Amino acid sequence: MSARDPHSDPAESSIARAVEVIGDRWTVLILRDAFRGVRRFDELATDLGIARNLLADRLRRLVDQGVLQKVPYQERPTRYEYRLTPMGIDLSPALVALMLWGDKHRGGAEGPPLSLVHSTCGHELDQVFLCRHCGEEVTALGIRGRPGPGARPA
Amino acid sequence: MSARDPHSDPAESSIARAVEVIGDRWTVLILRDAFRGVRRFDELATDLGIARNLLADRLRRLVDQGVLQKVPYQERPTRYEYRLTPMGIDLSPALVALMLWGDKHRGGAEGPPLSLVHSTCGHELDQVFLCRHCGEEVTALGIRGRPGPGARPA
DNA sequence: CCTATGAGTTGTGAATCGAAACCTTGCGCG
DNA sequence: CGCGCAAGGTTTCGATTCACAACTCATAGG
Repeated sequence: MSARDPHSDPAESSIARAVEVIGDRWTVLILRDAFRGVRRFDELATDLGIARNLLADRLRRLVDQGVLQKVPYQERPTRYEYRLTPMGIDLSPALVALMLWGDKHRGGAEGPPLSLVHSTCGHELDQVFLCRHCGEEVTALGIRGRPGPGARPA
Repeated sequence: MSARDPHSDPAESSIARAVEVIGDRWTVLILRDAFRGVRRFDELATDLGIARNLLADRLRRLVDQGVLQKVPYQERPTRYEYRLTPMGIDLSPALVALMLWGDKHRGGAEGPPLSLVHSTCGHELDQVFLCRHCGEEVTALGIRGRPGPGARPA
């Protein structure tokens, strides 16, 4: 189930490692719901329209991977809900990036269904790349990749 | 092939629409390679270790969806390579977010295999949320969602 | 002619998905 | 007690996809 891919030197790409976690249509949607506050099994099942066996499987994996955790929300009978761990919350930039891309390139004419605002002032937020050295924003074309400390031996 | 999901009101989520494009393990890796400059069929096939029929299928979809385009790189015989369209380039924040998450939560002790730098100054870049009104950076916990113009009728 | 290269297509068994039915624990109720 | 219900799964099984290998096609080079 693991160690399936001898190609595409995994050290070369943290994206490959991230994809092992969220490289699945349902997983992304489950996480989206987790951010929206949908956390219970049945809520997720009906909201997503996912088969229950798949939902169980995906939740199990996400818990195993440390992205979600089971938290009891009642006793007798004990029932759990699935909450994002800090590691899960760290996926928010990725989810947001997908949302913004969907807004821009797959959105209707009416505008985005959801907009992200600064909780303290209520104004809209942008997701940007920042060069702290220059103190400026950088667009996609101003980005360059360079080998980091954990780069390939090849 | 389309219109498969009556649940999870698609208007509620551009993430769902984005996932129809990139909600697949291979698709994400193909795009990563496209950003890295790997653009030819055989290069992709051997670099990723993907089955050739799947690669052909994924490339076809990405082209149909306008994320990649076929560009001839030689004649006689005419051969094409797959390049990112502007729409495809707009996926970079999502790919970067995944990479940074992978670096942080799935990385080895040696540090990230790839680091992103500002092409003009060579210093490292951060991906952040910015409130232009307050002029400050906002963390994940300072983000709130609110219904946008295209929100659900429910 | 023979071989090689690049870009796919085809065929086939194995793995995964999806829908629906079933199971379990523990109420609340008559 | 016996019944029905709710939440959270598990089981079953046919339909779909995946993965791997082999094959095709066009053209170039020796």
